[in-house]
Amino acid sequence: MIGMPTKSQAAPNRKPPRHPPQQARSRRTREKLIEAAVECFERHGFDDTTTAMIASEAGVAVGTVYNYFTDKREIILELFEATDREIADEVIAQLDPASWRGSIDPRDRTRSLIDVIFHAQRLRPGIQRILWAQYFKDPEFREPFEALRNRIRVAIDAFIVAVDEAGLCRSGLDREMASFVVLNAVQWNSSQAFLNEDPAFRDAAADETAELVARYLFV
Amino acid sequence: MIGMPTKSQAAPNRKPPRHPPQQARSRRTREKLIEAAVECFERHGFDDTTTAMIASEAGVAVGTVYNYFTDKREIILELFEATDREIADEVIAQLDPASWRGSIDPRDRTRSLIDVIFHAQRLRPGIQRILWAQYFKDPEFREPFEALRNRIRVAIDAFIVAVDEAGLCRSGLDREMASFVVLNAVQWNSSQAFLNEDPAFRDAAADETAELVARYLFV
Amino acid sequence: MIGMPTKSQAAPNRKPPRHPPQQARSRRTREKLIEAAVECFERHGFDDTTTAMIASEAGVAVGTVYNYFTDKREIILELFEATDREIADEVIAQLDPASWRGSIDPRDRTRSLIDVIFHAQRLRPGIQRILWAQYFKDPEFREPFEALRNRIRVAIDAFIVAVDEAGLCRSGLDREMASFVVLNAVQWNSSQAFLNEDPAFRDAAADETAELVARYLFV
Amino acid sequence: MIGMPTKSQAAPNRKPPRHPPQQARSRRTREKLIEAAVECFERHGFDDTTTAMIASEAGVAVGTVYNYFTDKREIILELFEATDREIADEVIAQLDPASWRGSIDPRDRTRSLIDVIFHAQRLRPGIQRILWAQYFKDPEFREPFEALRNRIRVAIDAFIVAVDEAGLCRSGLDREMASFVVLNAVQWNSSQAFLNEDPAFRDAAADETAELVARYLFV
DNA sequence: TATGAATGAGAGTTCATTCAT
DNA sequence: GATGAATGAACTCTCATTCAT
Repeated sequence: MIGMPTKSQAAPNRKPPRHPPQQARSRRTREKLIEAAVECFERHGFDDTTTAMIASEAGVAVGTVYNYFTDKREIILELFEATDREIADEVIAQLDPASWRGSIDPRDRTRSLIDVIFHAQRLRPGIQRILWAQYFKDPEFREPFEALRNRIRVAIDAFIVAVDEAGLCRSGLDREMASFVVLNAVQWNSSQAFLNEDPAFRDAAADETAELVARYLFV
Repeated sequence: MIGMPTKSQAAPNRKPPRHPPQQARSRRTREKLIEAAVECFERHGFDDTTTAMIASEAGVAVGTVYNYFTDKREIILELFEATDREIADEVIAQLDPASWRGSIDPRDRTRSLIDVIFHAQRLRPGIQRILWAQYFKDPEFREPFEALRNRIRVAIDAFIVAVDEAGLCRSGLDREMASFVVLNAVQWNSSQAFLNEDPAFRDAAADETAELVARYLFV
Repeated sequence: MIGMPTKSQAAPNRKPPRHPPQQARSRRTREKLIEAAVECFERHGFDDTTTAMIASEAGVAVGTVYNYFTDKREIILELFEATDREIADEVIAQLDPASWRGSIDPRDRTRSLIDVIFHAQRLRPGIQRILWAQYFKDPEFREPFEALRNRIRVAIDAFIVAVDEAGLCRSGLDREMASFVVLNAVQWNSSQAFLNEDPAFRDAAADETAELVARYLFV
Repeated sequence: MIGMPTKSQAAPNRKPPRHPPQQARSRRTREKLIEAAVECFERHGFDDTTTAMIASEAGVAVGTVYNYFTDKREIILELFEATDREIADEVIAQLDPASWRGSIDPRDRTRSLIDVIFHAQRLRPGIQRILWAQYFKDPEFREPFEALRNRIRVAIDAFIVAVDEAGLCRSGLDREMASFVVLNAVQWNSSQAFLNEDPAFRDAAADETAELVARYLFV
């Protein structure tokens, strides 16, 4: 049994388990295809990327693409899900009160939240643009996008509740809307900040966004 | 400016405005085409709208579309310019300190700003989506878009300067970033609020956004 | 008004009047396409004829094919309808008792029936094979085929009734089934006879088929 | 024929029947594949059945299909041969004068002929259609098909000869064409009768077809 | 100017077949 | 023998754009 340590942790079981990746080669090809797709999308955008490009970039035949994905759109959906599950997990972990050791200063936590959301943008910035374009264009894309937003919003809400219970919220805060407003402010500031290449600008934007949120939430 | 007779002779191919009624019909056709395009874009999105659809919706032949626009993209560019000039003018007018009569209370002004940006969303919400999608997708589209954003940002900045000079800003405000952060917060909150059909929700979102901005800017 | 004699007899008005053939060029192109399709189908069969082949044979671009037909199948359907309306009209005219002048000898009439059905096969024999193949393969094709068969069957039935009323039928004839049985015997004998290239064979087959039917129907 | 020991050494690559059980499994797989193919062809037709479907229906991998058949067409050829050998054997056995015991009444024999051909239709009616379609479409398919038809025709001819020698044929019968005409009449009447689900209709059609043939052949 | 038939490059997608394991 | 991932030629169909009328 020595040498099969990864096996038991496998089986993530995506919706239709299209390919129970029995074979290592298969798994490898799928990864190559995703990587190739990312590369192509970043270079040409979604619409101007052809399946032939992706195949050639991955070093396989066109038909192979269709052994792994039903169509081009499924690739970008998968890409979105992979990218954003990662983001959401990180964000939500940061916001979880259970994870707060030592420092309970909500300003620190807020700063962490902003950092983690801003930080998430740094992953494949080219892809973020593609994903936003798709969000605005493709109604079917909107749904998983909103689902992600909602997960984050709920986490923000829980965070605010925790802060409030610690008596640190300003009085008169409309908790119902607060998470909505904060989420939007952070989401769009981070997106726009990362359309600017300058790291200093990005940092300054993160600082100010933190300030914006903190002044809104706390005493 | 009096009498420019030679000019029209110098450019012989420049439609001599011989028949104003024809010009009027021409303008009318152009408008019909734009309206038809809006209709189609809202229904099917930009990419899935064919020039044939637009022509048919406008009640003209395909060829006619190309008598008025060099290509499909020009239509949406024109659309963007029309839509957003409208928005920008309104927003900027509201923010101009010169327009403030009586009430100089910056909280009122902030609320006006938020209102006017939220209000802009109600214009052809389907088209806003299309424009955003185009913004993220088409590099050539980015430029005029950024230009617009920048006009608004500059106006916000001027507004903050005016407020600051009146001694009403909180100390330590990074004026450089403030307009960026505020613009983003307001822009995205209004966009997202208008994906919700409920007017009460939209109002509440506007209120909270105003609160967010006011707490950030003022003492 | 001189020189437009055909116009008033036009407008056959097919189901969706896809192309009210306003322009002569348009009508001409459509004809070219049909002819080209026949040519290609005869040479390569239906499935192995590509739309590109048809276009090239017709001397037009691929896209043009799709200006006139929604897809390849519509071409063969149209072809079937054109071919077989022609056949049916001829057959039914022959069988109509109202058309009998002078000779009322049912044997002559039967012979006419067989002749006209056999004769119909001589139109584009290559196409007949294609149509039969399609009949067996494509359920949607079966329907118009059966409709044609039924028109002929009804005509045969009327013919038998007329013969019967003239007291020329043999006694004990099951008129219910007779038209079915006769139709099948004639249809398949003519089809199979025309898979043989030899005209003499075809004639002999026609003779014997007439004999078969006459002995079955008459005293 | 005694002792051919060297032969098996001479053809070393010819699977030495070492393991009868494996051969049995092999035969079983082949049968599974044929059955699966029949199933698929009936459901989707020949062209729309993919080798992948057949493999999956048979519960084997695609590659396995190619271990048993050189290509897709070979499957249907084999199917044709199996189906129609069955039919032909039955038909020909019935028509063989040597099999006539007792009753030599040709009307009974005719009825047997019709019955046996009609009866053959009940075998996999879906497949019959597929085979006919292939017959009209694929020239290579035509040959074995014609061969079968010819075997039956020859048998019918022999039957007529026997009847004639017994002095029971009507005078003036063109024996050359008679078998052709009778074969077609029976073949197509049975095919069409079986497109109707009603057993009573089928029986009536068989009766009338028998009448048709009997009146044609006999005094 | 308006028309709408014609264009044709090029996209997405399929699937019979191969072959390394 | 069995497997199933990989192949890639080939097909259908689309649609922005042109241009003769």
